[in-house]
Order: sequence, then C-alpha cells, then structure tokens
Amino acid sequence: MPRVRFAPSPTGLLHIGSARTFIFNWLYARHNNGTLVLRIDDTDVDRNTESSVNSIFDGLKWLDLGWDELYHQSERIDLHRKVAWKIFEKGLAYRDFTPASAEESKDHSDGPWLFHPAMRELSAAESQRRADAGEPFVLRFRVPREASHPVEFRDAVYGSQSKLPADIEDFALLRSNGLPTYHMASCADDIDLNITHIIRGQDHLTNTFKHVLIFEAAGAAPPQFAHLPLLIAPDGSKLSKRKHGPVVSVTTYRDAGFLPHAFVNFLCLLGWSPKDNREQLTRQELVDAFSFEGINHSNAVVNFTDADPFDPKAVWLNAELIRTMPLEELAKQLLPFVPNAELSKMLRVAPLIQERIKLLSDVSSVADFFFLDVLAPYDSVELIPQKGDAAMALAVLTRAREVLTSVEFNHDALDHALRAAAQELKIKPGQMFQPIRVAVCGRKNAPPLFETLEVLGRETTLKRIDAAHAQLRSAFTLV
RNA sequence: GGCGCUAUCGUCUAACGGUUAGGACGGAGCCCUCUCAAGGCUUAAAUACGGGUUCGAUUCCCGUUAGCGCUACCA
Repeated sequence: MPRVRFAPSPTGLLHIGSARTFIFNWLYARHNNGTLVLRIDDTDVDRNTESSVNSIFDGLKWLDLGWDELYHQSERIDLHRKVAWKIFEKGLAYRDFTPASAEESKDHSDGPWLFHPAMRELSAAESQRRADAGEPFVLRFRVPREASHPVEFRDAVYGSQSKLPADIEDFALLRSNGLPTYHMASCADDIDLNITHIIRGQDHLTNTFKHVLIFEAAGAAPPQFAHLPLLIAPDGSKLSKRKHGPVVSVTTYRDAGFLPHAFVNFLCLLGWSPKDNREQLTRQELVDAFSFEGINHSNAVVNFTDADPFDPKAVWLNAELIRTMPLEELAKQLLPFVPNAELSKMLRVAPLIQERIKLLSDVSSVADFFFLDVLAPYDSVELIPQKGDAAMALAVLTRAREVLTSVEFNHDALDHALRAAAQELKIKPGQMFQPIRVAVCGRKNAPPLFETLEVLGRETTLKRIDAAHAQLRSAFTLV
C-alpha cells in the first residue's frame, strides 16, 4: 500500500500550487488504495505563523478531499536530530565551525561553492574539542568527492536523473541553533513515516539528489519520486503573493464563489491530462484516470489578468457545475452570498439564475433585485424600449399596471396578458417587456420576465411599476 | 557563473516516426430568442530556430535561443 505525504510549510496562505500538489497526492493515494499523510513542515520557527497554519487547514478543508494522518514536524525534532547524528557517526557528516557571518564569502561566481576545506578535513578529535568548548557549528553532509559516479534516481514523471557529486555542495543537516534543516527534517520524517512516494513540485527536482544521499546515509532505501511541473503566471514568472496578489491563494477562489470540485477539476487539468479529451471529470473519474504517465513535463500557466483575476477555464468549469447542481443544493450554496436572504426565497430564485451565473458570488449582482426592498437608482432612459420613446414607455407602464392588477401571477397567465397588451398598444412584445423589466429589475439584462414577476409577486411588481412611472414622468416632464 | 528541467493555437492540452496536427477554454460570426444567459452550427488560431538520423520527423539526436528551477545555518 503506497503512503504519500503532502508537506506544506506554513509561511503564508495556502498557495494554489500547493493545493494542486495536495490534490495529486490525494488522487494517487485514492487511486492506489493508499494513505495520505498531511505533514506540517514547520521547522522554520522564525517564519511560521499560526494564521498561516489555519489558512492551510481552511483551504484544504474547503477542497473537501480529506487526509488520513496528520503530523507536525516541529514535534518530531528529536527524531530529526537523532538521524543527523547517526549520519555523523558513520562519518558521512562533519561539523563546520565557520561563523554564519562569514557565509557571505562563499564564492558563487565561478562554479558552485562546495565546502570549507579546513572544516571538512578537521580531525575528529579537534572537531570534538571545539564542540565541547561550546563553539557553534552546522552539521554538514559529507558529499562523497572521491567517487566519480553520479548520484542517480528515477523520477516517475521526468525519468532517469543523475548528477555528479562535483555539482553538489556539502549541504547543512543541522543548523547552529541545533534545529534541523528542511532537507534533514523532511528525509528523516519520510523514512520514519514509511513514505513510499514523494509527489511534490519540480522546484525540488534538483534537491532530490541531496535527499537520495541522506536516505542512503541513513540506511534507508529512497522512496519513489514524482515531480510535478510548476504553476506559473501569464508572464512566465512564478506565482507569488507579493507580485500577483490574492489570485495565488486558495481562499480567494472560495470567497469568490467557486465550487470546490470545479477548482479541483481545474487544477487537475494544469499539468495533467487524462489523454482522452475529457475536461469535465467527477471526483471518481479523476481518481480512476489519474496516473504519473498523464503528468506533463512543462510548466503550466494560470491564465489571469488584472481585469479578470480568474482563469476563464476555471470559471467555465464552475459555471458548468453550477448548471448541473440540484436546485436545493444550489440555493443553499448561494445563501451566504446574499445578506439577509431566506432559503425559501432563494429556492425560487435559484432556477432563474442557475444558467446565468458563473460564480456563486454572481448572485449578488444578477439577482439582487429579488432581495431588495427598494431598487438602486437607475437611469430613466433604460425604461425606453427599442425603437420607442418615453411616451411609449409611459403607455406600457400604464397599461401594464392595469393588466398586472388583475391577472393571475403565474407564468402562462402573465405571458398571455402581457402579449395581449402589446397587441392592443400595437407594439412588439419586446417593446412591451423591456420597460416592465427595467421597472422591476432596475436594469435591462435580467432573467426571463414572467418567471421573474411570478417570484416577485404582485405587490412588489406594482410598487416598482408605480415608482418607474413616476420617475419617467418627472424625468421627461410628461403628463 | 555552475548544474538541472522544459519548449504544439492567446491559454490548458492530444497526437507509442506516416493525421487535412485533434479537443477544450477564450475570440469572431450565424441561428434560436421578451433582454441576459443557456443551447446549436460555423470559423480564425500552433509544432521556437538551425542542423542531423530516416523513404518519412511535432515525435529520435546535437546545437542555438528562450523560460523556469536549484545553487541558504528558507522551505
């Protein structure tokens, strides 16, 4: 049974790239009947924040996928240290007493910095003596320099990888404050938690050589690796909160009214494909179709602009899902996006807007007039129908008021009565409907008229027609 | 600078050496229609560049260019 892990570091809001890594881990685990471990990588005490941890949980819970086991790396530091010193005892790591302040002298301009020769060659006795004297040091991995054969591993996505030791620096295992580095903590935990597959972003591909070295030094077989192409911005740069703002954060999508599954579906299509032209997949279909073979090698652009912060494909996927939702479910989901709305009302509004909204939050701009007591001000010109004038609008409203006072408020009755009224006035149905629509909705673009009136009811309808009538008369000083 | 990864329509992607290079989103147009949507139909749009290998390269190899990543006592 495979065991995979998602290991976010809580240094900010949950990033959509992290969310995708989580999703791919989840898919792999579910596809293979495995276990998904959530591990909070919080060893960097200076940068970790409580709110960031909360943001991660908020985001992951919203995705509604779940996980099987939970660990906090900060509670496992003793284990990390133990493994580090085990590696030291094997002679595969050494103390480096170079002060942190001298680290800037590392020369990167001409090839990579590899190690401080004097420190790497320090005798065991001398090393021990200085440590006993309380001199601070970092514990560095002793990358084998004699061996000329490369470090190798096979990535499930990118294939065979190899790197010469001459290109790998003696990286740190333990910091001078005694805390493990990311590499040390991560590998020690992966070993201890029996992780069989590490699925993570491609930014770790070159780090993996170090990790292979650690696994071997610790006497453990390296797990399988699968690196994912990165998510990038339209300009090709990496997505960053500082540069691209809220679009990189999962909670932004939640707050904008994305359905969790639409978001998951969208993210899956970034860097992975089922290879059979399917775009909309259910959760189960994703689980069934997922494999490392379907993962691409090149970075994927999340297509957003300043004007349009969400990738159009994500929006489309969301709209498609909204259209196929059961109405009761849709109404419930819509409720939080309209202040003071009641479920009973929303249940009647939902069918009218189901195919007119792309995001749940659109309800507030598309259906606001159903929930308002008094309409927001609108331009009287809007009341004037196509190829008509103010007089026509006034005539329509006058006649409409008469008709709507007596007609039964259901779709067919309204349909017949209003069309008949149009015929009487010798105008087109469209010319009849527009002034009424604007009068009751406050705008030209709205759901179909008869259904709308039905939901609004006679009282509100007449009140708004009267208001429009009065507004029109004063605006055009008509009799 | 060194090392690594990558390169198909604007974007996401398909095409185990042989296709009129396919699909989706978005765009444009038409139809439907009480507005807006939804739906239907049509359409524009791509193999980064240069060399090989081959009867034949989007596909394999090399180079160039470009992008990204790593090169921390961050993760």
